[in-house]
Amino acid sequence: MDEAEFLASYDPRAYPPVAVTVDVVAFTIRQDELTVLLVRRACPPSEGMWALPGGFVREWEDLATAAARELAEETGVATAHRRLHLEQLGTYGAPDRDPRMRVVSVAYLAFAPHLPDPVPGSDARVAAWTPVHEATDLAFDHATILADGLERARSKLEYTPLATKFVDDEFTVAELRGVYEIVWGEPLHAGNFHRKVLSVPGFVESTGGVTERGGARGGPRAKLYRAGDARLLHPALLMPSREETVR
Amino acid sequence: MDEAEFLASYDPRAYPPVAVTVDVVAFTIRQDELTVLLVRRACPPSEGMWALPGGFVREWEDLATAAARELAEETGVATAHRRLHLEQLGTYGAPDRDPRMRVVSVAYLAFAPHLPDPVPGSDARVAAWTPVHEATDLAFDHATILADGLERARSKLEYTPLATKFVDDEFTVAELRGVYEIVWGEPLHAGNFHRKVLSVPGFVESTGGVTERGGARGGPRAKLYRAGDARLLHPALLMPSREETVR
DNA sequence: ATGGTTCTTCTCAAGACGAGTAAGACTCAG
DNA sequence: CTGAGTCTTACTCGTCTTGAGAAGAACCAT
Repeated sequence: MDEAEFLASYDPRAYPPVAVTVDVVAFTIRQDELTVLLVRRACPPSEGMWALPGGFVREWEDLATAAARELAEETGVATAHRRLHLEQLGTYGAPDRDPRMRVVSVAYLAFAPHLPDPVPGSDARVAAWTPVHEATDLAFDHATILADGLERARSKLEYTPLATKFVDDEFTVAELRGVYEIVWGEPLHAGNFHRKVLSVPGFVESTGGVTERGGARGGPRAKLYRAGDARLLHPALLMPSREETVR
Repeated sequence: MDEAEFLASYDPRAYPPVAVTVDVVAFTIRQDELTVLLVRRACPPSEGMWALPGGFVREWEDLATAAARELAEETGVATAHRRLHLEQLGTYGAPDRDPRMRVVSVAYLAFAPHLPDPVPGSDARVAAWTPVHEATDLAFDHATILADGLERARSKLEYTPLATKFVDDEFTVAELRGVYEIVWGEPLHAGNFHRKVLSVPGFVESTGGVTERGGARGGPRAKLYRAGDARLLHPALLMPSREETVR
């Protein structure tokens, strides 16, 4: 290491400028479809293309705070939304991912039950919940980020109680099964799912109540449950198609 | 959003300076202990404290490349080391994590079998492999990063063939079991481990050969295996103590 | 040779899983 | 009001996975 490098590592300001942004992959379930929040870019580059909501991290701001703020700006969801789950997904920093300059983007993953329609952008951007399978041709490397987020979500359903973040405070086993079926994209055996969910310690706990009415197309009233205190599911609920993904 | 903010988001250069660094949590097994590479800081802040190796990302450099470079600078390991595994761990960007300025650090996790002793720093830093349980009082938030890295490593052993990255090209089931025992910190049932490893499709494949000699303290020659082509272990090998961590 | 150690394969009981069946509760169309 | 269809919940059954233990054979050190 020569003198210049030593000084540079001593004083960060000597290094070339890098911008740090957050991008949010926000999932919610609407009309039995997994949807992701997208915004239409109002300015170059990639003007007019759909992209993940995101923006620059402010000087005093924690990364997770910045992600929550960006989400709130698009959806109007209070940053302290009761059932909002927010976790870091990964960081994307290929040197050429933004043509303007070096931009390193920290991606966050957000889940919540029926988030509201996006508020008409006070920042002049159009935002919309889009079914994930229709979310193609995104700006920058956002398609990659979305794919990584989807894969993360799928996996986390297997061994964490994440699915309870997609439903209301009180829910039925069938509603929970619906979340798994929608995110995994395949039907599940109702009886076996029921048995497993109730057998995993701490996944759900009974409220004692039942639904007001039966299902929309018939069937008895279902028992109601709350999320339990488990942070990991043991044994896990594995995707039926897991074996095909192994290699 | 007012005019100033709009312009700022249009031109990243208008935002306050942020430095982007990479930090590397490099694990290797030496003398039956899980060890992590640490460097002693030669300059303020935290001068004299142990820290994870790391440094600033260069202008043209990909994040993973930067992590590999930092690791190579400390260990002399060629960036294309045959069995080196490198993956992104997470990004740490609390506004006050570095007293000098806003520093966002992308942490990487590295695994490899018996990496060499650190080369005496051409950059005047002292580096050493340190048993993880002795790695306390680290600079900045590096203790948190190390803890996250350890947890990630433990989990990945469960459902990926990561353990094969800690052993040589050809290895015995007992050597593989040693990796699990050292990283998980608990003894495993030899017979059951053997059965499971061989029953997971694509985890290991036989070379047909056996070891030259029996174990150092007796025992027959062991059969040799290579890493298979599985990317996920199905069924997974779960930590015996997993049930206690569930809540 | 002898004893202790280790690899490898079995056995056995307990538990988890996938697939199927069934009783009963309920909604909706007619 | 009635019957058909739907859905929740529970149960069975054969198969696979798991944890614990045991045993045989190969090998080292003394």
